[in-house]
Amino acid sequence: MSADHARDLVHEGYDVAYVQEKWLPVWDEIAPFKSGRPDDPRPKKYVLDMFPYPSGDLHMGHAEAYALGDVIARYWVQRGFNVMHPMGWDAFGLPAENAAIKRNIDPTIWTYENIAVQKASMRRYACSFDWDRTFNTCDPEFYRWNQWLFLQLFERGLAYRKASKVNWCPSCQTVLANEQVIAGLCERCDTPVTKKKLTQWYFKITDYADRLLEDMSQLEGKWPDKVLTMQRNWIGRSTGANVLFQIEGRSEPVTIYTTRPDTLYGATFFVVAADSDLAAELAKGTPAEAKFNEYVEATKAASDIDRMATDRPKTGVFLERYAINPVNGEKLPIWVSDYVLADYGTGAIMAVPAHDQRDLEFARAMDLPVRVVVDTGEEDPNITGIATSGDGALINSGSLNGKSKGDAIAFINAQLEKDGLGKAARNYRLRDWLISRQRYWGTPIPIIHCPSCGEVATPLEELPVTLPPAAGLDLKPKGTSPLGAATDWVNVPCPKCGQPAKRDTDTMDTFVDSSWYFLRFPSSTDHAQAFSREATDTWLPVDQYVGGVTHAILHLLYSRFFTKVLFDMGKLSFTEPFTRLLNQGMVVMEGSAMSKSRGNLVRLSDELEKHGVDAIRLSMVFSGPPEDDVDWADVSPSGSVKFLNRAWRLSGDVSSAPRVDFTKGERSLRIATHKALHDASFAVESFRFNVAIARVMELVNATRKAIDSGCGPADPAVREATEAIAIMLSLVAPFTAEEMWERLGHKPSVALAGWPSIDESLLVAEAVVAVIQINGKIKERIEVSPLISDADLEAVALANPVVAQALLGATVIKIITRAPKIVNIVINNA
RNA sequence: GCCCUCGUAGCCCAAUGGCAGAGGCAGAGGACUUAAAAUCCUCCAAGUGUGGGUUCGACCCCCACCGAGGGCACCA
Repeated sequence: MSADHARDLVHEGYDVAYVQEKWLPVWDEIAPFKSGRPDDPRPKKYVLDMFPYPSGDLHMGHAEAYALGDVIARYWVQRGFNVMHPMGWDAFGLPAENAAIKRNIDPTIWTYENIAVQKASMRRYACSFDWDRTFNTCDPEFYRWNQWLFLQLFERGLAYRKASKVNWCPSCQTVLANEQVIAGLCERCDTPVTKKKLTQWYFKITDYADRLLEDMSQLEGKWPDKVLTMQRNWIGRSTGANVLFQIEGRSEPVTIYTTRPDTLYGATFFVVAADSDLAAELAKGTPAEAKFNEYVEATKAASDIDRMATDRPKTGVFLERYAINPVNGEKLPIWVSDYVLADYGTGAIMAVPAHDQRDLEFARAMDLPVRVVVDTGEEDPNITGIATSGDGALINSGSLNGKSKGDAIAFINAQLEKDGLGKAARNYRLRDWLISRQRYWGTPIPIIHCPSCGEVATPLEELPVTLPPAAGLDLKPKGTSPLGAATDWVNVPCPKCGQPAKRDTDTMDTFVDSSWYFLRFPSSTDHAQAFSREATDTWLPVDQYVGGVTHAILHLLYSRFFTKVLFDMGKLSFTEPFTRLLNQGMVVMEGSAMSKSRGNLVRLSDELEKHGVDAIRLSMVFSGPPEDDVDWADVSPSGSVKFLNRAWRLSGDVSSAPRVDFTKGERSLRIATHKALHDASFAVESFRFNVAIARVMELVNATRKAIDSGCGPADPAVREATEAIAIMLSLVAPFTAEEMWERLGHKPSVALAGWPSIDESLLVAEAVVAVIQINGKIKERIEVSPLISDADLEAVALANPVVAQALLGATVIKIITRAPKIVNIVINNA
């Protein structure tokens, strides 16, 4: 470093690159964030960031998320907690596999290389992770327990195989999860997704629908409302009744589900989902069969995109058969249509066109009768074309006449149950979770298919069923799992009868991995079990979870489901895995997502190079509330650099010795320091990190002023303030804070300095300004003691000359006093 | 169409129902400097999307509307 350069640094601030390199090895040595010491007496806290896919180096989104999680973890360390803040990799899955195919290398090598890159970047980004607990979901040692879990569910009937229509991308030649279908298109190649009937593995999450819904009361106020609402929508519970309808010429009745059993007398026709088995059966042998087949073909050709158009005209075919309305014996014509879904309810409905908009549209298209049975006071749907759904007295409804909607539902449900014609029922939008994937890079499903024994669990002692080497397998998607070609791997004797059998060749959805990974961190070195009861009871549930809202439904719902299953198995003592949840926003550029095609991609490595780690972390955290998007066009990393230098310079100005008696310091700066500490603590605990930083900025300004034109650099209060600044800054700008701490004469690490205790007596000001209002308008400000009583404050206010003047000739109606802040005098001016 | 969240200086954002401004960005002026950069100081601006209501008092609570973002969407 030249002499000129060194002199410049004295003015400009510290050498960011040098300081970053200086502290990393020191921190490696001190390891301030280890949580595994058995004799650690500190109370425990589990702070968890959602783990990443290793699909490349870290990007701006990671930088934001991990900066936020770090503030929380580092804060609780400073507050004296034994914080476990672990990190690992969600390393299986399509992104990794596709990248590996594109580059023609083994996904194993590609994945572990990326993990190494990301891990090194996290270290340089000064993430406070406890690296002793790390693991990757593609480690056989991890997915072994994935397979164990699968078998636990299989034993309990919660994992099962069924044939069903699944999302299929004809271009990628693979099934897609629901979340990979965006507006009817494949998320990767934008090809319209079709349906294909395949036999696949499912987890029976629907068994837990009610508990997933009801246990949300534990999360109220601790998770974002938005996420809870989204989960409620997704589960989609509705209440109504199942009702049996006899079908002419069929011995068995058909069950329908309705949310409006009160409108049974208003049913004028019956509709069966076109793609259901029931429709095919009912159509068979009727004169309408040919037309029916034609219709089903046409429906199949229509893609999901067409189906999703809400204003699409209703279509259907009359089967020339009839259902019998159980309440009045009326013959209802049976139609098939694609507006009834085969996989919701029973795939068949009673149509009440007067009180259901979709039924009304169908009735009008097919010229079917409309009968009003609830007098809601609205106009006749026959005329308006708008179905009525409000409450009112029932009409045209036999014994229900005159009753309200609610009474009628209760009455008819009881009636149906008594007559064996139906009963109250619930339905859910939530479907069982399809976990099979016809891809290579995932956890092999530990089932062996035997011609005579059927589906046989792989014996536990044979786990893990490891993936066969990728070399020699064609990983390109072709509709069946690449594992099928690994003949040596596939062909095994049946564990039950010893006859030749075959392994299941599908792999599991990677959401299985992430549904319980948080249970593994406390037991990550335990090779005898997925997680130990002792470690889990010590650390879980997760006190604070941090991640993007993109996982609002799937990952979080699945994790809640697994937790409940494991609770039922007696493996866990809690039913909700994440006590508190913070959703961070995204990092965007000029209002829209950053993308290569738009050319507005901001590279994290460039930003770090330009401004340094601390300034980027600070910019992320200071930009606004954490759940808001960070618009990189709106933030000023160079402003952050300026502020950090400003704070750093204070540490060079302090001229008192370490461990000086702070109580002898200048009082007004001490008040500012303790108020900043108090306010920053409160702000951090309520996730208002931007506000916490604003408080630190204020304190930096106050300290600067004290040094330059106040008590001077030797006053103990200046040291107290600067040390408090270093400690508060350590949450977000660890390099700057450590450098300050050293210049203040302390040994590293500032991360373990401990949050200064707050002197409450300094938080109570000696005098405060009270406001005197007349009719809500401010008339005067007076200085009073913060301890003044209501009566005294009122007396002082009335004695004030300005106030007395204003009150001349007016009648005082009322005086509201809130000591020591405000007096409001309500007058009636003539 | 239904549900959720949000509208405060030019911009990002603060304000337990009690003085609308904490902090930052941008801008203006000044000090220092031969000059510039850096630094330090000072200043600037909105009456809270619109219209009602509750209240002694509303950015805050309630209703309606406008606008932005997000979620769900033929779920019987």
